[in-house]
Amino acid sequence: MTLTKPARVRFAPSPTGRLHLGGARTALYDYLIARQSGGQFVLRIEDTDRKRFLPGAEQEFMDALHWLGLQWDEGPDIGGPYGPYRQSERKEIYLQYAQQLVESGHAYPCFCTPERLEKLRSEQQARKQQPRYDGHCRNIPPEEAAARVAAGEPHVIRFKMPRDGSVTCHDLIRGDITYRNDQLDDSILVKSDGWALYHLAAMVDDHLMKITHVLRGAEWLPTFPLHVHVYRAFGWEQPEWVHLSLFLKPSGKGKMSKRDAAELMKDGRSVYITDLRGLGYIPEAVNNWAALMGWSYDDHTEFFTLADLVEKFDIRRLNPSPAAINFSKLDHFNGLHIRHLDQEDLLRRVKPFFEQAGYHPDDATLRKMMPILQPRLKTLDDAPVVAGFFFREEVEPDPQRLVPKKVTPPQALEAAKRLYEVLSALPEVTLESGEQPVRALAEEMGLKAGALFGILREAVTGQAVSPPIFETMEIIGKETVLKRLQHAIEILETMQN
RNA sequence: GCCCCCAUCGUCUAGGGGACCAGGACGUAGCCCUUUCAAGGCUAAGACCGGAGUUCGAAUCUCCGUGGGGGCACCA
Repeated sequence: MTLTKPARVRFAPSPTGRLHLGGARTALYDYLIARQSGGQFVLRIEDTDRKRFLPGAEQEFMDALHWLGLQWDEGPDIGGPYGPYRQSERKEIYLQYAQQLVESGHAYPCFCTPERLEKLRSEQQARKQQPRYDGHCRNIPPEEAAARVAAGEPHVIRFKMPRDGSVTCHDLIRGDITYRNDQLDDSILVKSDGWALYHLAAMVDDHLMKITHVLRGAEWLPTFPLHVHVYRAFGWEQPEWVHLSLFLKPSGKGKMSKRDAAELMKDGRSVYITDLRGLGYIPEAVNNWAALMGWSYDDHTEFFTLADLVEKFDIRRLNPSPAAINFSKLDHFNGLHIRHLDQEDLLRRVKPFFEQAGYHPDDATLRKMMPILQPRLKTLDDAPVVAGFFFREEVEPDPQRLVPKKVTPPQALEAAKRLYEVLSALPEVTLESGEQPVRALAEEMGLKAGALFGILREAVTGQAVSPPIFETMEIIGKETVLKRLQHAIEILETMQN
């Protein structure tokens, strides 16, 4: 716990895509700060760009956040004292504040056409200059500009950036950053269609919603001075600005593109939260993993539950340098958190993955499987591949593997038959009742125990690797074990000819 | 081209002048355990980008390079 005053933080996604790792980590930190300080976590939808709006995206974001366990206190679905929480429902508010800026001389209407701007930009680029607005409409007398606006002439509202001096902006993890004003642009605040841009809308909302800490990606650093200028123009007190380090692709070369993201999916990995869920990752692991990219607690503690994070997260320990995404570490955390799950909990989570793979698991069997399954799972969707044979009607042993190295087919057949005899003589097959007789059999036949276990494993599971075979047989039951062994014997018999 | 950020093992990081011949984790390799596979335990290899300063002393502070990254929209 590092914050003593209640913090109001907001996660403000744009419904143009899906929640990805970077956003999830920002939301996580937001959540942690709000919870540990007894403040509020606000969800705000930044949907002022009507062209890029994606139907369903808002719901997708909320689903993903819910899955991660990051419940918000105020948002479009539940309302709150500072609503509405959808920017598309706040259009008039932004216009009103834009007008205020025009009247105070901090902004001005610009009548330049997109065509002129495009031409200007390409000329500047040709001259290897920094592309920016040339101030064409900056000095139109206010009365004249107002008249043109009143006459309905198409226009945007631009911020009137000071031409000299500099701004020093304070970032919580980087300290002061100074920008020269003459390097800054007269950015557009309101588009010609009347919709405010981020530079205005987000500042107005953060102020109106009494946000105390703005956490956002480091890609906002270049426009940081603009935002500080906007705050100053309004005479508002600034929030604490926190620019989170960027996530780089696993190679460390650049940030993730849509294309890279699609490419990742081929390896069973993804930066999209709802994909991670489908891939068998659990939210505990995703949160733990994401929390540690850009933040650390000390020099050795790495396992954290959400509750641990609420308690231990310290905004002052954020790291400014970019981090390459490391999926093998996610696998590690996933295994770790799966092993920490209560067995009933694991059962509930793993069941859908069996069903999805086409099995019809019953809870009683599942429950018996948990102890042997739990330490073997990296992801939940590993479950049907390592343990699907529990629910298969029949298992198809591989004839080659039924005959281990240094064992002849006739020996293997003999072994299978004797195994059948030994096991059928048992009241039931368990580790306690079965292991010694089987080992004795191996010795009697002059086979290595491992070879005999191998034959048994292949016959019963149809796999070369499986959970320990006696525990497995105990769960499957003597009857099924014998049936499968009989099937293996038949396969071995046909091999003899 | 311009502006901004960053810089410790392959990766995520601890380190905020002497406690560092730099600690942890993932991954990799080996060993132990072992009926296979995991899990678990142990061990190993592996880093302070370079150069100047400041200082008795620098991974830690300053500057300059270099490298990497981000941004330069009527997107967010």
